[in-house]
Amino acid sequence: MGHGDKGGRPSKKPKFSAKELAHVEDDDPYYGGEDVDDDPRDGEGKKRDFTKLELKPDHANRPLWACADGRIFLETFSALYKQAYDFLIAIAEPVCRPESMHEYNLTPHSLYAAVSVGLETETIISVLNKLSKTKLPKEMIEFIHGSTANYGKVKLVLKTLLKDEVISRARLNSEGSRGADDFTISKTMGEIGAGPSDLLNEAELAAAAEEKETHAFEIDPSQVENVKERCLPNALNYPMLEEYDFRNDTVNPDLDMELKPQAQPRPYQEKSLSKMFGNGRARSGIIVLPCGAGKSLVGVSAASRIRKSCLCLATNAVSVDQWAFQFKLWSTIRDDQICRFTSDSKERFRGNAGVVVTTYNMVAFGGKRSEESEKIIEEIRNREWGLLLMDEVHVVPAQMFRKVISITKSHCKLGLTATLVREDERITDLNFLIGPKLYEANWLDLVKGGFIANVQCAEVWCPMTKEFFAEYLKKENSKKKQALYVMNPNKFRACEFLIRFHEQQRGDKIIVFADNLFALVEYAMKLRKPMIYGATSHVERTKILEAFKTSRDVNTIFLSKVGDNSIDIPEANVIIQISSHAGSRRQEAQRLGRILRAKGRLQDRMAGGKEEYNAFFYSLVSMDTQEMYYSTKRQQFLIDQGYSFKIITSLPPPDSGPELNYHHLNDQLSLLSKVLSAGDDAVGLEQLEEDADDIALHKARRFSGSMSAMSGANGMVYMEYSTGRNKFGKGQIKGKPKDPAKRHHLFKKRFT
DNA sequence: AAATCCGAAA
DNA sequence: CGTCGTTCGGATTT
Repeated sequence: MGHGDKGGRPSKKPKFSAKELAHVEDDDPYYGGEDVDDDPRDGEGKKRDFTKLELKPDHANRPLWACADGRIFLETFSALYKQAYDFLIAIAEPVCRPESMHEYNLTPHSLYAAVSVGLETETIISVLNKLSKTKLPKEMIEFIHGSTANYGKVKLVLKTLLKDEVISRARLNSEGSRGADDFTISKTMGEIGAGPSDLLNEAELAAAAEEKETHAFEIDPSQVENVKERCLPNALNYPMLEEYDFRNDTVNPDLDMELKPQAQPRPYQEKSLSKMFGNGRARSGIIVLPCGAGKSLVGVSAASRIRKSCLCLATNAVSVDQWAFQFKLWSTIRDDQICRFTSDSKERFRGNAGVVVTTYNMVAFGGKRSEESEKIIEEIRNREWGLLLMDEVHVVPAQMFRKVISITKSHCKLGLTATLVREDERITDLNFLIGPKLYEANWLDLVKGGFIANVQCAEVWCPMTKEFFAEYLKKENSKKKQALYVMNPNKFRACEFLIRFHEQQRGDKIIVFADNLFALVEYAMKLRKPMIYGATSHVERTKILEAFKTSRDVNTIFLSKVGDNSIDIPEANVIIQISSHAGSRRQEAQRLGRILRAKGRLQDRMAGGKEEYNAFFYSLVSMDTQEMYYSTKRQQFLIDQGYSFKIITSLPPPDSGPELNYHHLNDQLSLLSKVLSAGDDAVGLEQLEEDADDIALHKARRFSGSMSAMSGANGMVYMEYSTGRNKFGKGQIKGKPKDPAKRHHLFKKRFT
């Protein structure tokens, strides 16, 4: 690559055919050529010919393919996989990580993250080169140089920072104080002399460089955000590295707490922490771990290492309780050192250091507060927090986020999330609001390690009944259309079948998700299952969840969007989606996360050598409707994590008859008219009470047909797919970083 | 006093 | 653009 360009026949159709790759075995599955010729990234008609690539003699032992355009492919079966993965995740952005071949992308941001965890330019290049099957393309080397050259260079930062308008305006006129005591020092680099406008002279610069000391000029706190943004790779390209030298912080009182001995972080948790504390100081940044993989232990560990006051933010009150619980579970923190701050629990800690757990809302809340509330929030504003621990950073609206960050003063910020959807605009914001991504675990590796459940994902295609489809085609109103395809009787029957199968044949615990409230209520009432949605009171929720967790008679619950976050249900291991929010990949991933918590002991589950699915994720879609399109979109995130979806086209089995609801046309028609007239009649929500479960159970017991079908061949049609080209990381749906026009200038150069 | 309900807001 | 879900504080019960 690159080499191929020299002869320059730009009009020629781009080539990325590995069939042409020299020395690659014919049966190599990763380079099956047919769908690789129309790479959208080659819009400018650059020839991408790898034939002249020179493989190193021992290339078989090296796991990487490095391309001139910044893409890197990793063979996961390599003996060096583990090391290579850890390295790549530190320097590059994962694009797609299926079973045997990962794709990564070098970006200015990813390299910024690499530098900020302590990697140096030359190390990056030499390790890459060591792992690569070929000599590194010179374009890539230049790109790495170009991207990292400015990072951490104090004097350059100084001059450029102050020349930049946004930044100079943010400078305060007051004297910048210096030393580790200075709060702003953690947010800024480089020190400035007295006057507001003068730059450091050469001598001072030299001295500063010599000392390797970080100096500070003070920045108007309200402007910190702007300054940081200006410094990012896409603007001035002098990103700041935020670090907190907590051991030498003598101003803020220590918090007397440590991890309990039984709190043993797993390898990937340890790895996350080592990225954060790599050089004895605490770095700000984001750690990405799937749900159920133990994010809270990482958070509590971080707080225990810093041993300063910690402000922990969660999305809602339930989560606040959980965090408080986790702190007490994993650490030696005393009850009087930790407190919750929510609408109905306004605790205060005693002593001069402690942990406060509260919600984003509570901190960012703009309206009138109660007197008590006002006092506490004032304390939160005034205190210097050693650690700002932010849970579920991805769900927090950007606005609220900014507010929270500017309100609180923290030396170090740690964001935790399960689903960092990369090309989302808000995610880009996180880069400067919190810091670079420090670590991201690979889901499939965690599955293999037995740390999270092994999930079978399936998309169930339900044909529309004739009558419903006719109405569907007639309607213009998309709301009505949605009602029709969600209430499709065949979908209902598929859902009912799956519930029965998993309850009776496997003894599973099932969550049914429905975004659409009408559908939620209809399904739940018809099937006599408890449900939780927005209007369900807090007590009612707890009651239902408790029953679901402990009672052997309550094995299925219906949840609306409330279940996406906030509700913690570790027992569930089956999810059935009957309706969902358009194309939200995040929601899909979030819901899958509900059943990722590994069940049982590792040894038990791995017994017999053959690993088995212990969790199931079904998406029910009505055929030939918009749902088909949406579901594909929604799955993209999980596909990128390496999951594949099975398609099931014959559910319920053709021979299922009246034992499932809506067998008779009359029933279907009355359902249809109910759907059509919906909106005017308020659906009775009340009568679903205790006796409902009894009835459900009674009804269910009568039914125990032959449902061994799930094991495989029983009339069900299975097709495996992992959306073709995406397996090769050549995403059609999210082509963002690949459009040459939108690439970083250092790359763009190479294409023009 | 604690639990529960309610309307407003973002 | 509307829907749904969330949270707050305050009012009303128990």
